[in-house]
Amino acid sequence: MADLVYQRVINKLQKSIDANEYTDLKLPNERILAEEFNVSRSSIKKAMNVLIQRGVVFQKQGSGTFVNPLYLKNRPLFNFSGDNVGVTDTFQKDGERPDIRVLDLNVVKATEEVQQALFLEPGEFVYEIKRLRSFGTQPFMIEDGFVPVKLVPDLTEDIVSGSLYNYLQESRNIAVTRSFLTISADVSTAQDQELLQLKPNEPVGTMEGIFFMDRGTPIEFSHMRLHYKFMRYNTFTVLN
Amino acid sequence: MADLVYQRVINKLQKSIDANEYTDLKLPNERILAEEFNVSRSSIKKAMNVLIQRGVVFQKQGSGTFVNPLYLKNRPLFNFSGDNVGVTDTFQKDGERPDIRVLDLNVVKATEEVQQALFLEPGEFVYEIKRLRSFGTQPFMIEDGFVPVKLVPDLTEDIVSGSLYNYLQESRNIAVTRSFLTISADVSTAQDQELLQLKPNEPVGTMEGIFFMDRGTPIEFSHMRLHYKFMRYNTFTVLN
DNA sequence: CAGTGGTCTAGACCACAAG
DNA sequence: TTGTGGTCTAGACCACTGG
Repeated sequence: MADLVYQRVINKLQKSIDANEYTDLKLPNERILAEEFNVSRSSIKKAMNVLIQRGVVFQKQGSGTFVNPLYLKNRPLFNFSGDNVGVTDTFQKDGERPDIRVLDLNVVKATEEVQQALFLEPGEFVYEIKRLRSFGTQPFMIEDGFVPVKLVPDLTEDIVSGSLYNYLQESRNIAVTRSFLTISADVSTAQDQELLQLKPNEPVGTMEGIFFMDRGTPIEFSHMRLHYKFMRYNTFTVLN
Repeated sequence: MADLVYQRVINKLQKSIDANEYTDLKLPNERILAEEFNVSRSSIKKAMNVLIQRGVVFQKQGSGTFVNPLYLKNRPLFNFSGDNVGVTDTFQKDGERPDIRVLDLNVVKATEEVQQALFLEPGEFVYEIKRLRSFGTQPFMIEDGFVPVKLVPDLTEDIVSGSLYNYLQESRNIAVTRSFLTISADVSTAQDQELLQLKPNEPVGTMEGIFFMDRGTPIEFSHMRLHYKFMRYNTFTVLN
């Protein structure tokens, strides 16, 4: 991954920004950066596009490139910058991957909702995977995922106690690189409060999503309930 | 707008896709498209990136470019095609625009936080606009926005009792087409509960964001607190 | 006017997919 | 092996910002 020119640029710039090296929030201009990194300006632009998409910087024609002050204030707890769009890669704290506790693993008939989300025929079977994710002693997410049996016929509790998507990538060469997510909030239930160590009046953030393999085949439909302090999603939108 | 090469490509491809001209869902390869459109392959790639971001097509190295079948099945979910990124255009219920009640309108000196977000000098003045948005009798958002006085010197309570961005577009030809948002959730305060008609244990969704004009000048910094049932954010992510 | 990002081109070479 | 997208370069010219 990091042997790509623009990836190297992204990583270095991200590191510099996170280390507050640009105290006035202004980055060197693209031509200077190209020289400094000894790459073409196009590669700088490609890297910038990624950082812009992440909400880390923004550019202003005629003025320059600036660190996004909101990024500095609201360091995202997750962003889509890893190898795939799964929880293990996108939720990291100080570079640490979350711990996983498997609450339940079963095979069930897909409900209508699950059927629709995963484009299954009536009666097809899915794994239901309930997991709790934590950083050390702090649990932050209850995950209830559905995966078609026919796509991963050999799933075991052992596999889901680690990163499912990393397993798919390493042993099956399946990359999960797309996701469609709906982000919302909800009152916490008694179970939420117990598992996520929440007070009764504290809410959960919810994320509901479909995850896709490269070709566009849906591989997982997932409900996630997060400790509200751990749900912080950054998004940059440009209308065309 | 449409005099840009890549915009022309985007528009034509989008139109062809919407007209189901690619019956097998496969587009011509990039080199062919470059020839057909009489542009460079780089311009085709730039256009493709926009269509990919919109969820309209996806590419697979070695295979080609394909129309996203999910886009065909559920177009509105992936189309981000309002006129601007403001609340009035993006929050609509059955095509209805929300009502606005102005809670407060003042001119104040920008705090350091606001200064940074809007790229102002110390001591510059901003409007502070507090508004409550409702659908009929159901309030759903408390909005606390800051707009530099110098950018909109003639702001009045009358203007902010309607859509500020629509006013800017119509009377000043300023389009607000970019936004950076941080989405999270929080325990509701007494004020939230009163204004949004929430029970004490019910939470708010929060959105904090900077809104930008076309060329990147920030025009508003806004804190939004939403009735949790009305915060639903959809996002489509593609890695690489 | 100088500084800076935006657009666009032409072309080379690499990496992956599928026959 | 051929087709296809991915990466990368070098450089030209345009458009906007701000002194």
